[in-house]
Amino acid sequence: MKATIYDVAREAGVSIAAVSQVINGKGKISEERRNEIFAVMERLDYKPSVIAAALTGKKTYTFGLLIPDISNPFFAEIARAVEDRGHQLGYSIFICSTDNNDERVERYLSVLQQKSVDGIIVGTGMDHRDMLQPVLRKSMPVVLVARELPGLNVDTVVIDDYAGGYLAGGHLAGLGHKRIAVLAESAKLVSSRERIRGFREACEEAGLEWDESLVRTNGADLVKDGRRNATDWLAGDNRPTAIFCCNDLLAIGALQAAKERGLRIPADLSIVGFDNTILATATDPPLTTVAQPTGRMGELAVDLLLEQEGSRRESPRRAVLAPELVLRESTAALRGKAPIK
Amino acid sequence: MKATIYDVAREAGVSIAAVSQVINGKGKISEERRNEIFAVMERLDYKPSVIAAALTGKKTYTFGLLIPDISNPFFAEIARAVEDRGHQLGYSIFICSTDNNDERVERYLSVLQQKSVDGIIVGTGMDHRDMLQPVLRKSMPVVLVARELPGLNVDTVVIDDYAGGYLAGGHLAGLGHKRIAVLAESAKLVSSRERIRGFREACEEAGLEWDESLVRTNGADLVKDGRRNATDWLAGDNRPTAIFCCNDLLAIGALQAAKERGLRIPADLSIVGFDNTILATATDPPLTTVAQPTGRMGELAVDLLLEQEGSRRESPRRAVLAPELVLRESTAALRGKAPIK
DNA sequence: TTGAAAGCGCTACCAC
DNA sequence: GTGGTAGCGCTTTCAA
Repeated sequence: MKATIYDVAREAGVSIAAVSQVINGKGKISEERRNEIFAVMERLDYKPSVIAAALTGKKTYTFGLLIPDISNPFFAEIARAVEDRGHQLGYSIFICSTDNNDERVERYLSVLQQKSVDGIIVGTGMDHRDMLQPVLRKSMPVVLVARELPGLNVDTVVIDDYAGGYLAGGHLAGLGHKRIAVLAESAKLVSSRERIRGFREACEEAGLEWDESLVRTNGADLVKDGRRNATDWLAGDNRPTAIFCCNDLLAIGALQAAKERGLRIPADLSIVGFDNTILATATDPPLTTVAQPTGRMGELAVDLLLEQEGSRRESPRRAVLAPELVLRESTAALRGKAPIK
Repeated sequence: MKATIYDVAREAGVSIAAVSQVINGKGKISEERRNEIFAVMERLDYKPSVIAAALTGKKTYTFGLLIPDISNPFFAEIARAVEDRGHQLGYSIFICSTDNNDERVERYLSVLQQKSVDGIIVGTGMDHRDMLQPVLRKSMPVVLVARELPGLNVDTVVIDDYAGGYLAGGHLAGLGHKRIAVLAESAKLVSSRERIRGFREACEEAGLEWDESLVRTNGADLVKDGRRNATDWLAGDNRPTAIFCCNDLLAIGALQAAKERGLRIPADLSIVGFDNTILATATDPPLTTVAQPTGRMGELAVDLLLEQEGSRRESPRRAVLAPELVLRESTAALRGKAPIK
């Protein structure tokens, strides 16, 4: 069976207190005894129980990552970044895919508390404000990543979605496009709204007229919905010459719709995605897309979480990272016209 | 602060033993008292500590998932399946991306033991046999998923890789292809070897000659390596007319190489992938690929793990699932020739 | 039916 | 330097 601290103490002929001190590098133990104890630990393949340590007031070195779906490439990347930073610092991550389902969110939140995690990183967000409130009250560290929940007093790390949309809009308008459609996720997400707002701003600055009928939100199956909506647009006679998609999944849908209608990308239709997931490199042509710095986001989220330990922060911190336009091959100047500048 | 069982007992005017019984639905407590206690728990937002319970010999309801990389779509899907089945049964999952790096494997294995997980699902595999041995000896439940470690006495759930390769080979040969190249992962993986073996068998049965120079293994950056190797082949004068890729990432590389050379898919070159990840639907054309039933695999892995609890199994179980060829648009009959049958 | 009390493995404080 | 010991929150006999 598993060796305990008692086994080690007995084998080494010392008290468990001595062993504990050695484990934690505290107190004063003679070099000799210390080495002896280490040797015994090694021999018994002894691993100190984090469980037992946690019970005495220490941390569990564990936290939970609440996201919509780990099999969504964007969140998988966030997860990887969180995991890596956590691992560096000695923490383990519980993965919690919620499907944005209230019941699952509730259950996971409850489980994470029962398991005494040291904090929770939340990348899922719609109307979960109320569910988060109780855990916040227990002064459990929480940080939001890639999603915002306005009105909640929590540390947050996001990108500047407005700027991301603006980047996309500037790019497309700069290429001479006039009729540009927008495929967004749920309108409930502030990130979606911000991206559209930035996009619109850039278009209007370029003198384009804003056509609300060219903006559509999409449901659960992003690629399918995106495809359907794009098909609608492309079938009309005054079809858009470019589509801005608020994430890469939607862009894939748009790509499929275009191909189905025999439209060439980017000659006949330009498409811009968002997130720069691995999918953007798999499409043909490779997708021009707005990148989120997932690595940095995950890292920051962990760091902010850990900073909260002990001292509850007075006012929450908000880290806003810059998005970046990644030019690939799904966008081009409007046929015949040279791009501006 | 967090409420404990003592708080509940005090509030309800009973002993902690009574509260404990209510929590676990054991013992005999009068209906009345029970409801009263439930009410207090609710009011205090009390969550029983899994940590403390675990210390008294109960389980932690937690297990670890060791995979190469959670941001690899295939493993993200496995993870999702494992998570879902676990969640159903009340378990939480630690995600552990190892990058197939010995040091990381070692550390994660150690951490998982310190955190007293109830079991470990291993989807990472190369030469980790020796590292697994000690944890097996401590009678920690372990099951392998999607990877095999021959010689290890462990439950395993895999697909029939040989059959998967055979499926791909039969498909391509049936389409009339004669010169078919193979892009594989590391030759150390038995899954790679098996896929190739099955593929070869199918080709030979179709009367094709096997050309070892048309088989290449690839390193860490699968899409880049795949692209490079494919480029090599496609540049030659006796270029292959089809490529079988042992996973979708490699297929993307091949797709890129083909496009770079101006080859049309599938008219000039047929490509078959493996895994049927979301990537296969994002490519253009969509990728014909051999699907692994990730949902079922994850589920089975969890179930086998849980079956191991308590009674150590005499002889390990091996679940072999059937792969399935998913026909999409990246394959076609050799130019001019009608497909056989 | 209910409660008192003995641990589970470990930490931390206090004596020696 | 070193060891004894009181908990941490909970489960589980065993008596009452």
